[in-house]
Amino acid sequence: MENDTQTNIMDAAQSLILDNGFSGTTVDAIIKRAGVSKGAFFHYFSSKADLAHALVMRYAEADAQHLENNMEKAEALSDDPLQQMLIFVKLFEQEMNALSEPYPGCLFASYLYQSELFDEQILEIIHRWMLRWRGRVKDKLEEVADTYPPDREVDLSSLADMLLVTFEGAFVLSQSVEEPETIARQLSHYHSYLQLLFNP
Amino acid sequence: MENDTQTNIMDAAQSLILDNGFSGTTVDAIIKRAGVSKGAFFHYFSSKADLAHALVMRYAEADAQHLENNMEKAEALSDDPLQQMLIFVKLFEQEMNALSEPYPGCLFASYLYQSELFDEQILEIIHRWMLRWRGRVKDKLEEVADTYPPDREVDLSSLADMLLVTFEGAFVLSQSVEEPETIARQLSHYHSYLQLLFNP
DNA sequence: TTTTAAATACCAACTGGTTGGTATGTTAAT
DNA sequence: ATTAACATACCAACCAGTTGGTATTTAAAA
Repeated sequence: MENDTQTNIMDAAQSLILDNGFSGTTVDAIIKRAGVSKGAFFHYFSSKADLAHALVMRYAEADAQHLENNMEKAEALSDDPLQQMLIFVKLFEQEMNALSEPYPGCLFASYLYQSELFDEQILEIIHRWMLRWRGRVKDKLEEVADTYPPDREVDLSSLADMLLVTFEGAFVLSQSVEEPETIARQLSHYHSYLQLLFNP
Repeated sequence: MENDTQTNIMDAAQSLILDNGFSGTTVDAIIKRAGVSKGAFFHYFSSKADLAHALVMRYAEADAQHLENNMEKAEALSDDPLQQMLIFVKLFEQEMNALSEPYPGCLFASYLYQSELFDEQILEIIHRWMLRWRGRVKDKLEEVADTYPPDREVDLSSLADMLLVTFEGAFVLSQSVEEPETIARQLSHYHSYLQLLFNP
């Protein structure tokens, strides 16, 4: 165990922020959920904003890892770019299908809905995270388009964005419609769209 | 002018809430932006929560009207269900292309990112709003599927949801990527997907 | 190996500014 | 003269952050 208490505080804070937003989450609520004192909180974080910063860093790192893992998994399972891309999407689809209530949300989206409250540094991290997604997916889509030139013209940047859009939009929807398959079904439409675009 | 001050307060509150979230928006900030006194605020709204309720009602009503307008416009321009549906999407696409910074957001989404803070009544209104979208779009998609039976099996409920998902996801993305066409481009992909699904 | 000094990891009472909300007006129309 | 439409001064609860402490671990000196 490296630093149990700190991680404990961050976990408690993240789940509260996903439910109530950043400014809807008080430090008192965080320490209560984490079962630590106020002294402990301000021992590890110099301010509430500092916590926000630490959370965004951790989330970005974990997500980048996740993205890379799934891409490598997909590339190991096929040599064909289109198949790789389709498997890549299917992996997320399966993950989303596997999890149960409560439905997940995106920490970054919950930050962006309070964007005025955060400094440029945090917004910059979120921005780079988006560009990383777009870049990684777009690279793969370019391979696909080279191998299977589509009939109609396709803007690969926005097609890459569409995967993130699908996630974020489905997260919002799943907050209100109580159907566990919601997110996976939306990913499945993205999957179908890619097939229709690039298949003969 | 029916009730200038009240509308003024609601407009100020809505734009602040879209930027900072509900709990990130103080009553003092609202009355400052609206240029009214605290007495005026609590004359028209019994509490901050009451304001939230009024906002959600107004937003739901305006959006329902908007949805109906675009559907009727589309139905007036063609007799073919697929064309109607494609025009319907194109109308939103044009609207999104027409507007300039700052990019819009969805009041309901900003509420859902603070969902724990709101009572069941407000959440219920948001839920009904989603079901209305799904219902209205799904009805049209059923006409389309009857006229042009698709090759593959298509789940029309989630395909209807996909339009809302596209909006909500694109709103999130547009908060961080500074490209005005982002939202319209995503809608354009939905447009293409429908064409590919239902065209011979 | 024991003693000692210093840093770390907490705790819980407290503080001062902020917040949603109220009390007590004033003004103008009906 | 009553009511609607505000304005201003104020309050109590709440909030992020501070203070002054203690227990425990680490490190180095004796």
